[in-house]
Amino acid sequence: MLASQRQELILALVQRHGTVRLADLAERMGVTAVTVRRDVTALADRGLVQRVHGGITRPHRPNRTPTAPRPALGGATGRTLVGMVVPSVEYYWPHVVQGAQAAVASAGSRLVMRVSSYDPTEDRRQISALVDHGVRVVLAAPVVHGDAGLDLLRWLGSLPVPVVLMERLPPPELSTLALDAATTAHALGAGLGVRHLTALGHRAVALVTSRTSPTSTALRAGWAATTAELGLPHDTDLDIEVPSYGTPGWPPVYDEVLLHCAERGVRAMLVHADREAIGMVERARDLGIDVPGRLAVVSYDDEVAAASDPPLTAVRPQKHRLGQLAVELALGRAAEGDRRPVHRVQLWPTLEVRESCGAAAPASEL
Amino acid sequence: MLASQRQELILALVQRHGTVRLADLAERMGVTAVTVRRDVTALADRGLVQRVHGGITRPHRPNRTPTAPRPALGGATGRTLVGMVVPSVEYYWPHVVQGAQAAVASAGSRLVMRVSSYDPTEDRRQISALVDHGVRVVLAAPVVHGDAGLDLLRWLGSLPVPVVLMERLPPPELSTLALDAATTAHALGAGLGVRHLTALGHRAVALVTSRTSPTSTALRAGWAATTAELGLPHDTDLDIEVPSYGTPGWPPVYDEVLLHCAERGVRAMLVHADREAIGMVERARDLGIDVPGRLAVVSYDDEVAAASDPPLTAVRPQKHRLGQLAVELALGRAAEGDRRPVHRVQLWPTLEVRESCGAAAPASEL
DNA sequence: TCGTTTCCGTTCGGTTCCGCTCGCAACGAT
DNA sequence: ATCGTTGCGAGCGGAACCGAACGGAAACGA
Repeated sequence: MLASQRQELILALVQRHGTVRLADLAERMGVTAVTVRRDVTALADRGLVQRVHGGITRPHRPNRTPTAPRPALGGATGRTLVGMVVPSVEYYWPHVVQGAQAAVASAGSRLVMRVSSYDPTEDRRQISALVDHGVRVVLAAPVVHGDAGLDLLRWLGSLPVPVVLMERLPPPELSTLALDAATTAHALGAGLGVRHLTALGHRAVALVTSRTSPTSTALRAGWAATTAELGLPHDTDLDIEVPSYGTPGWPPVYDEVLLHCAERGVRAMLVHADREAIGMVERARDLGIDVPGRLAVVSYDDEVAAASDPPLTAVRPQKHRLGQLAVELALGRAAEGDRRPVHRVQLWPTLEVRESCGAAAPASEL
Repeated sequence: MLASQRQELILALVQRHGTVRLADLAERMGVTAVTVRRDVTALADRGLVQRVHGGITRPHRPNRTPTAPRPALGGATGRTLVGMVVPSVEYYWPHVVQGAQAAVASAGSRLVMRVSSYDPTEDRRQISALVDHGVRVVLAAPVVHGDAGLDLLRWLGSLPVPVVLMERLPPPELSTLALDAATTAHALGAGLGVRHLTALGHRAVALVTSRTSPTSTALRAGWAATTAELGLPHDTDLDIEVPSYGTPGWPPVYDEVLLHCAERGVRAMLVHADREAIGMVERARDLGIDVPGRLAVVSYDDEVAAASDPPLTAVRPQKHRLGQLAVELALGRAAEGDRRPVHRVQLWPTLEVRESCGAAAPASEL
């Protein structure tokens, strides 16, 4: 008996009886329970059945309210403890946390933050700890790729408290997972940088990334799309990966990138993360390449870009707002429960024009 | 008997009789009182029933304040005149307008609505009229396709007042046009309908559309994607276009569709717009095709679907909320200006299960 | 022929569910 | 006031259930 046959049969049975026990299915089909569970997981992922303890039911039953709408306590919504799990507090996320903190505070409540580390197991551990700790809603930026990511997302969808994703979306395999999400349009942000440089006359823009994060992937996609649209070269040797600023042996690698670009006549680059952009400018100065005179640099991040010399033009993801927004989504969900439709919000980054591209006169900012 | 089944039954009984004794439940379901108590506790925690000594009752109604009136943004939003241009007031848009109206009113302001007619020239005329009239923000659902649409969008982007798009997004050629937008995930909604029918055992789902609107296009895409994912047939003769209900000569066309599906063994369809779905059911009855017995119908729209006979299961775009949301986006933009990043919000439709698919058998569970 | 992938079963540790039992509180009758 | 009845909550132990990890078998391609 093939897997697809079994699943077909399971569908037929659950449709017919409304609810089926896994043990019965296992016996009837002559396979073990774990196999049935696997089949059921596959069906549940596609939204065709709904799992319950010990069996399955048809989806979209009236009973489909795992997330609690606020009970009798009525007006006393003031004390909604908000949990938050971010993958790092060294990069990117601090501003998101601050935004969330501000929003939670202004709602008269309290935020409990935990740090994971781009690890699905750790994500899960921290989130369960928060739930045990009594938080009423969870903001999370978990790992979503790979099998472990899928499992984690499934688990998030089955938690008794609402979950809001930050800077993450379920992959296509789980496209119907009903979680709210707040994301930044990173790909579009890369496009902003490329367009800005193009508008300044550059006919080629290199992309330099240093981290293998979801953000870098999005930036690559945006860079490729925009360069293609604008008719700029986008061969693979303009999509450059470098070690992080400060890792052993970084300067010669950066130098090589600079020389490579100079050879190719590329005088503009978009660099992911401020530190790497600053490192690039630093090496350029040592090599006698004037910024912005002979090389225009746009940083993607804008945490410390303004403090560089020269101040770096940067694409700025709206991290603070993203945190705020995530809290608003979460509190809205907590207040309304499943009556509220799924919200997916995307924020655009902004372009902060400074001096590293020769676009703004230094005094133009008054 | 599974726990979830018991809880569902308890809900049904308390709904039906208003009040139930725990001892009766225990006896009826063949479990001990302590188990019933635990089930009841779970339901009460979710606010679905209310405990009383010796039994349970329906939850208190007076606690009917789910939609928390949102405190006005910033502060000085008091007198912001909001302009709104919708392409029609006969179909779809009235609910959006009502939602916007409610939101504007609760912000202590006033809404000025105009109707265009899927015509870019008219769109522009109405919007300029509103701007001249002194509105501070504009909500619009303009034509966005074709050269005229592009021009119109460019013009909207250059207006001195903020513009929020409703159910529209700039096409890829203008993907960087910095307008806020609130849209419905129609493609996903079509997927919800298809998945529901598939979960009920149907191995083929036809799509019937009647309007050449952006919505129909999205539905087609969602239908194609979901059928492909689920391994259902998605040849072009299951993607059917019909004239609107009531246009001259509609009945024979609908009949033909019904016969075609019957021949192909297709016994489930997703129909765009309630009126057409109702027309389809009407013709099916005349042809002796029982709904839901021999044909399952899901409507996409849910304006009057509940009033049909039998009541139609429908996918429900959250129009009212979309209107609210558009106003919130607009007021936020008006209050903050360009400091505010572009917001792109997507709302998911919900699935309202009724009787036209044979899924809901409310009384069958006794 | 040798990986590689896919599918399925086994094992194991942890969780959930459920009934039993006990002590406490509320009510009503004597 | 006392006692029996009924309902309720808490704790305990057994059973069922679940997920994760490991390993074997078959299918597939080079």
